[in-house]
Amino acid sequence: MEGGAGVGSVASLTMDCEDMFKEITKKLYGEETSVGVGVVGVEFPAAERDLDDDLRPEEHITAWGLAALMQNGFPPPGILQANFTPRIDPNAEDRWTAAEEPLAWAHSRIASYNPAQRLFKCADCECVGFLARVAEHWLGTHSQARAFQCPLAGCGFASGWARGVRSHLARDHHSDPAAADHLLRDNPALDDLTRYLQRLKNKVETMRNERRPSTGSEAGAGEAAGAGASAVGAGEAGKRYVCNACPYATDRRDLFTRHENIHRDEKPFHCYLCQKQFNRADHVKKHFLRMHRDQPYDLNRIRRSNAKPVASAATSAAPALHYYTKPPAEPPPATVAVAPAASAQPDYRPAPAVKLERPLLGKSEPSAVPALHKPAAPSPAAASPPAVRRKQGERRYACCYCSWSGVDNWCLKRHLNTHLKPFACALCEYKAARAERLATHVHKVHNKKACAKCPFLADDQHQLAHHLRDAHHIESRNLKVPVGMRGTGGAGGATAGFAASAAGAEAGAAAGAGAASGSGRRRETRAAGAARLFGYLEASDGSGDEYEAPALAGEFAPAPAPAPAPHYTRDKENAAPLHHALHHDHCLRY
DNA sequence: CAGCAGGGGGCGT
DNA sequence: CGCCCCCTGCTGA
Repeated sequence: MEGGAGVGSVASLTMDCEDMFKEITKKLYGEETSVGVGVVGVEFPAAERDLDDDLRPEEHITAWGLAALMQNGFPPPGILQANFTPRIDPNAEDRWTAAEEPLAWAHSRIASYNPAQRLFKCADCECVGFLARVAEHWLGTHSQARAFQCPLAGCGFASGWARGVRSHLARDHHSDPAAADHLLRDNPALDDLTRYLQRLKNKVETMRNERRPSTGSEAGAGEAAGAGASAVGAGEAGKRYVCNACPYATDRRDLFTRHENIHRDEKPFHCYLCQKQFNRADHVKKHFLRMHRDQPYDLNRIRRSNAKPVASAATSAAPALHYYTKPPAEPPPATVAVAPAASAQPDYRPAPAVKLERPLLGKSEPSAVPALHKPAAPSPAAASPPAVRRKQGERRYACCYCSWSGVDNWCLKRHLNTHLKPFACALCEYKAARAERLATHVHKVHNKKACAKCPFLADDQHQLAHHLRDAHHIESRNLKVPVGMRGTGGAGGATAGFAASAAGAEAGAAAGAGAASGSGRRRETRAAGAARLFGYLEASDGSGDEYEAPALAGEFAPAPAPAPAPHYTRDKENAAPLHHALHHDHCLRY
């Protein structure tokens, strides 16, 4: 349970979400959760905290954070936001609306929805949160249904919480709790609650949009704008289709459909040689041409025989939460039977050691022909189908400072940093080619903790955590701050000295955002995605790879090498992209 | 520091 | 649907 996320405390978000997704994949196939991570945004009453048990606080966080992630496969809608703090449209009415009719089998309206905050509030208590969390909360706290049952034959254990079953499996059966992973994901009662709340949300949003046909304040709708393909004009910057699970938005339905598939568990395609699974056919081809290029590629063999077809454009319009993939069903009985664990397990078998199969070829095919350095005339490799091998040792991207050349533009960007050293220490003359090295420098030489997102230097981890929370709305699992103190701009006084600095940085970021180019937007979108949610807080330990690149297009773009601006240091090594685009077009491609 | 594979988005057909 | 491009994490030198 979520003692760590209970009233008066806030669980933290510190896990790199890329890792999280990998962890999810692992956990879904049977590993035990071992990483404590919390998901904030919902405050739960003491009743929930009394649920199972003897978990330690960090395990509560796991139970509430990772359990939701692991058991669902993905975080609840809205969680995957760069800025997790719910956005409130100042122009919107701040009103909670409940459904007209109660959910029949539950005899409750479950929750009301606030379109301004894009949050739900439990109908039976004051809990507020995103849809999935409130649905889980209500089912576990206020429903009489013990919707989650132990999957083991003959065991009558049931709980209103999936994590209760997980705990039961581990405690009473000494079984792998991952066997219950499917419970939350495939639970009909929870599905029904979710659909019910989703309908309410859609209705409220639709009504709101009808009243306010062009608000101009649709940014951030990615977390909540309807289900699946929300075509109500609530997209990011007016995009027509907005993902419910991440900030993605697009005007093209086919792109949206394709995007939706990344939030699904199934990977309908596979490499028929190594059995590795993919969610896109073109990825199979790319994989094939990288790994098995000496074998004939057969498009007709890449679709897994037992795979469900990927969502088509025709089906994607139906409201669908990304991790509640079951089709609408009859309202479930109060007690819901659960399927055996095995039935929910994908028939995935880990691919054999792919790398061992790899032909001993040198630098490979022109997998990526970056735009930055496209030659005036396409190279033979670029003009050829990807299957055409480039000559061994062929160089493509050359450094303008040395004789180095690399296989792709990204290598060039990284290499250029070794010359430009764009990560400058604000306290001395030190410059580093990589963010993590600067972080290590700052930590060891100046005994400071550097913020990954702005120039702020904290005296210690706690201060950094305060800063991240107050200035960047990023919660640290090392910082448990009473909710009431949030947003005060200087919790505990620890932040008072640097609030201005952080604010300035944010202002700079905001100013830079307007200049973001297309690629900048893409980077921003990616950065604003799940990974950013979890990735920063351990950064100050000097392990720089935990840093996520800030949306650096405008705000943190390093100055040209001779006079680097106070670039705010801790970008990853990809501080170079825009910089390079602006200043190094003379780096030619062979 | 760099090579590489994988994954995701945009775009053209 | 396929291609191109970008980005990230992993890994080894």
